[in-house]
Amino acid sequence: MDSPRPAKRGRPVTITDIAALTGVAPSTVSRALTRPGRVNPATRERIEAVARQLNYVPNSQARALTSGRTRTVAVLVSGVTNPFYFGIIRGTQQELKTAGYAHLLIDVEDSGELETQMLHRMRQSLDGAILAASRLSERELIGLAAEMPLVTINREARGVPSVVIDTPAGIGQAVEHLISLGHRDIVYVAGPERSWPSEARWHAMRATAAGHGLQVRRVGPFPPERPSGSAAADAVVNTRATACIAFNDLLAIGMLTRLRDRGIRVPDDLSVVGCDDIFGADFCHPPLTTLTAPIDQAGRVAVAMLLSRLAERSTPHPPRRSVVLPTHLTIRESTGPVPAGTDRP
Amino acid sequence: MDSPRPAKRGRPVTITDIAALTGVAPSTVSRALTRPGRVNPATRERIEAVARQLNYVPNSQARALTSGRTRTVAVLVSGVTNPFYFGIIRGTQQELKTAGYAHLLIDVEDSGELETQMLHRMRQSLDGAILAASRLSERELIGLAAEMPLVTINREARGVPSVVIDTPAGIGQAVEHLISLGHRDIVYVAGPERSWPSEARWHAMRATAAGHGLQVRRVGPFPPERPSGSAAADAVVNTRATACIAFNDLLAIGMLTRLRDRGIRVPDDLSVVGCDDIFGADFCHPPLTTLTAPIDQAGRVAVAMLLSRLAERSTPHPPRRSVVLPTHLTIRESTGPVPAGTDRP
DNA sequence: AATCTGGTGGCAATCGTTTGCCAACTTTTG
DNA sequence: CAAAAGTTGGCAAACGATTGCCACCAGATT
Repeated sequence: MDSPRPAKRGRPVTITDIAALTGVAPSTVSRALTRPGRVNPATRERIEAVARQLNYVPNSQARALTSGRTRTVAVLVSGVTNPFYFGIIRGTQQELKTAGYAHLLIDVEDSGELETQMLHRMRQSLDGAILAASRLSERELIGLAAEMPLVTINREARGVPSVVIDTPAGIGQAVEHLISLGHRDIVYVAGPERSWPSEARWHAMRATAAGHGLQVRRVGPFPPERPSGSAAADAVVNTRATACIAFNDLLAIGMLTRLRDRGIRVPDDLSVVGCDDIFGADFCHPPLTTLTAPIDQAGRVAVAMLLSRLAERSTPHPPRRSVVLPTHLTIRESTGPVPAGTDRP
Repeated sequence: MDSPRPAKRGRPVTITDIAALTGVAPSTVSRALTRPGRVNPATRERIEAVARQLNYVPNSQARALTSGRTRTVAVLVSGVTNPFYFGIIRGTQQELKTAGYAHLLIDVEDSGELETQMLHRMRQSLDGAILAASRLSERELIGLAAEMPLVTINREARGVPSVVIDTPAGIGQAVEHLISLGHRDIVYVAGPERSWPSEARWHAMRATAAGHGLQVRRVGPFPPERPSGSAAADAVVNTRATACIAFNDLLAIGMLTRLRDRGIRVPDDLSVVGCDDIFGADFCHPPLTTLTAPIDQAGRVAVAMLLSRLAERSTPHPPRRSVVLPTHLTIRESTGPVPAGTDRP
C-alpha cells in the first residue's frame, strides 16, 4: 500500500480515483458516500477511509448536473448600503451556513428589472432565493415564484411564502405613544414610492390615528437614505407638526442631523420616531425612539422556510405559507412631550 | 415554423434544443455563443436569433464542468456584524456584478479553521477568493494561495497579492494631531490578539510617538465589538491618559457610550480617535475623530486584482502584487485640547 | 432440491457544455 | 490547373457525479 499524497497540488481527487484505490466501481463509491445503507458497511468503511485519506471533496458542479440541486440560495437585497439589510444578510448567512448551503449575495439596486433578470439568469444555479424588499409587481413576483422556490421578506403576494415584520402593528403603538405625550399633529415621512412596507406603515398610522379621532399627514416620498433626511426634515418642519414617524431609521437619523443644524431641538421642538432599530439608532444624537424589528430573525426564518420547502418537495403537506414577526416600540430620547403652547386644533 | 414557447415552465432550454431548431450541431451552437468568429456570421446570426427567441440561459454547472471556471468568487469576512465589512461587501459586490461574476458570501466568524475548511470545500466551485481580515497564519495563507487564486485585504503574506489600507500611516497623523493638541500621554486600545492590522497600528503609533520623544501605552486586547467598548473605556480611564486611539470605530463608539455613562466628557476629559470611519462614526455623540479608510474601494480593487489575475493566467507578465490605499484623518468632535492642569511628566 | 428474497456491486446512460480533431468545401497561391 | 491554405461545421470524447437496471450470491422458504 503506497501512501497517497493529500492531492494538494494538481488534479483534484474524484470518485474514480477512490474507486481505483479501493478496487470497486465508481458507482459504488458514489453510493457509499451519498446513500449509506445501500452498500455493505464493510465496503463503505474502506471507501470512506480512502476518501478521507485522499482528502476527497465532491465536485458540486458535477453533482448539480445530475441531481439538479446546487445547495446554493441567493439572497437579493436592494442596496447593500442600507444597514437594514446587514441584518438580513447576517440572518440568512447564519442559517444557510449551518444547513450547509452556499449564500449568493445579489444587490439589485432597487431595480425590479435587474431583479428578474438576475433571478432568471441564475435560475439553474440556485435551489431557491430570498427576496428582501422586492420591487417587483405582484404579477411578476407570482410568475417568478412559479419558476423557482422563493420566500419574500416584507412583501406579500398571493401564494408566495413570506416573512413579514409586523411594523404596522408597532406603528399603532408608536402613534399611541405620541398621543399620550400630547401630540395631535403627527406626520408620516414616506419611503420610496413603490415600497410595499412604506405603504403598509402609512395605512397603519392613518388607521390608528383615525381610531383616536386624529388626522395624520404625509410628506415624501423620500429615498430611504441618510442624505434624504435633510429634505425630509425640512418638509416636516414646514408642516408645523409636533411629531413625526419616519419610514425607517436611516431617514430618521438623516433628519436628526439636519434638525440639529437648523437649531430645532429633538424632542423639545419635534419628536421623531424611526423604524427598524438599525445599527446606530441607539447611539445617534439623541438616541432614536424606534420600532425594534427582529431583522436577523426574519432572515433566519425566511431561510428555514425555504429549506423546509425544498426538503418537502414531494411530501404532501405543504409548509407554512407565511410568518409574521412582531415588533416592539423602543423608547429612547427622540420623543418627548408636546411643546408647550402648541395650538390644539 | 412553429412559435417556440419561451420555456417558462418545464425543462430548461439547452444548446441541443437550439441546434435542432437551427439545423446545426450542438457543438456549433456552443461555438457560436462562446467563440464568436469561429463560425460563419450568417449561421451565428441564426443561432443567436433562436437562442434569444427561446430565452436560452446557459447552464453554468455544465459549463464549469468542462471549462473548470465557475465565474464565482467567494468573499470571506469574519463577522457580518462588523460594519467594516459592509464596505467590503459592497465594494466587492459592485465590482463582481459588473464583471458578471457571482458573489459568494462566507462568514468565517473569526475562526481560521472555518476559513481553511470552507475554502478547501469550495475550492472547485470557485474561481478565486477575497480574504478580508484573515486569521490564518502566514504558512496556511501561502499554502491556500497555492491552491487557488487569492487576494487578501488588510493582510500581507509573502507572494500573496493583497490590498492593504494604510491605516498605520494615518495613525502617524492622528498621533501628531493629538500631540499638537497638547496630549503627552496617549494610549492604544488594542484589537484582537492575532489581528494583523491591530499590530500594525500599534507599531505605527509607537514609532511616531517615539519620533516625538514620547512613550505610548497599550490596553487590551479587546474583541472589536461595541460591548467591549465598556471594558476598554474603563481600562483607558484607569491609565489616566488624556487621549486614546482605538483599534477601530466600533470599539471607539462603544467607549463613547460608557464614558458618557461614567460622566467622563469627550473630548474635555479624554480625547478619542477611532479607525475606519464606519457608518455611524459621523453621527455618534460626539461625532468621532477617525482615520477615514477607503473601505469600498479596497473591496473593488481586491476584486479587480483577482479578476485580472484570472484573465492573465497564461500571460507572461504577472499582475501587480500588492496595493496600498491611503487613509486620511477626519477630525470631528471627539478630540480636543488636553485638559488644563494635566501633569507634564 | 427448487425457488424466492434481499443484499451488494457493476455497467452504462445521463446531465449540458466544451473542445480536439477531422472532413468538406472554398479561396488563394504558385 | 493543382496544391496549399483557410473556413466552417460535425463527431465524439471528455468533465465528475448520479441512478436505473441487471447480475450475482447468500440464506430463507416451500
